[in-house]
Amino acid sequence: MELALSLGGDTPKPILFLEKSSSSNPCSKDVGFCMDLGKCSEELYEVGRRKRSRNHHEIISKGSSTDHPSLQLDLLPFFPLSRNTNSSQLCFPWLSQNLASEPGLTHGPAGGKAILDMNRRQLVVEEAEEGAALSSPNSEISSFQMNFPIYRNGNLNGKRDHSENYNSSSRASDEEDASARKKLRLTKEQSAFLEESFKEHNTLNTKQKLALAKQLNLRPRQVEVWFQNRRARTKLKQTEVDCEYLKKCCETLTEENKRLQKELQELRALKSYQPFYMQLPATTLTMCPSCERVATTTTTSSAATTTATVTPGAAASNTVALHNNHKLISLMTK
DNA sequence: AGGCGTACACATGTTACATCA
DNA sequence: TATGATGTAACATGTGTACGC
Repeated sequence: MELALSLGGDTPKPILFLEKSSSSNPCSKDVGFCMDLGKCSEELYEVGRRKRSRNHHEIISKGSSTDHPSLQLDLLPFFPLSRNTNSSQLCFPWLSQNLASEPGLTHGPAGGKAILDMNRRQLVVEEAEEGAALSSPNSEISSFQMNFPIYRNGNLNGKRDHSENYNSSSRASDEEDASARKKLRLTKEQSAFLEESFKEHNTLNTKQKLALAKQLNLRPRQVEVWFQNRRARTKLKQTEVDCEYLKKCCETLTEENKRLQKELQELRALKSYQPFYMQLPATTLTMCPSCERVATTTTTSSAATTTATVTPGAAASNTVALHNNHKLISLMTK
């Protein structure tokens, strides 16, 4: 693993672990490691920020540096996200059937028993509320829908649908009576569809939300909540992976530090046994002028030759590199 | 142009419920 | 059957941004 490091100085630079694969480092087998203390990469913030507008919604990328967190870790490849894809382009086997069934009527997955779809009814109300100003969702999207029945414990989920004027905003619980917090379980098909949709775009604008809700016979608020929770789960998993990776890196560096300390001790011991330092090659021990540590450099059998070939510039750069190494080890072992 | 209020979307943390071992 | 663990839907709260006035 190659380590490029910038410590301090006038122009802070990112810390980069560049190589994705290395035979020597166990913690860099499959992942690239990018640790950016400044502006983070566009790839991590693939989401982009939705520019909120009552009349239109568009995706913009994060621009200002204030939008970036101070620390970014990018360890795993994110799935490619298309910002312009439309959920209507998703192709699922179950979409090829029953796309034009009656609104409000749907069939159970197993039995084929017709049941009243309360969610569908709710959606109509919400659409009417949310959006006169909002033109009807993309006709291509709204031209079909998935008539998923909403079950809870095998029963029709109608508990929450008492609120015909259910507010789809985040502060929507006013109309909900306290006892109404019943959880419905999304069907596998609904979950799969939402997952696919999430892969396409992990945030939703209003149109997409409404279209998805319509297709899945869910309330827009449910779709919104699902995406929120899904993003949270993704982030949590990513954080766990990051922690694991950093732990391994820390262990590796600690081991390396131990090894170097041991080597240093041995060299010091060797030096004490050989008080006639003139006998030692000039480049064997180098004192770091900044932190006053001693470390080894290249040694050859001929001290005189080595001394003669070291140019002042090379010596200076070696010293700087040595000092940076010391700083890094100190940082890692703190 | 800048301040203020409002609406909205999102992140984050929590709660409550369903499911399963 | 009871129970604890787990997953997740739903909720609460705070923040940032766009927009209209």
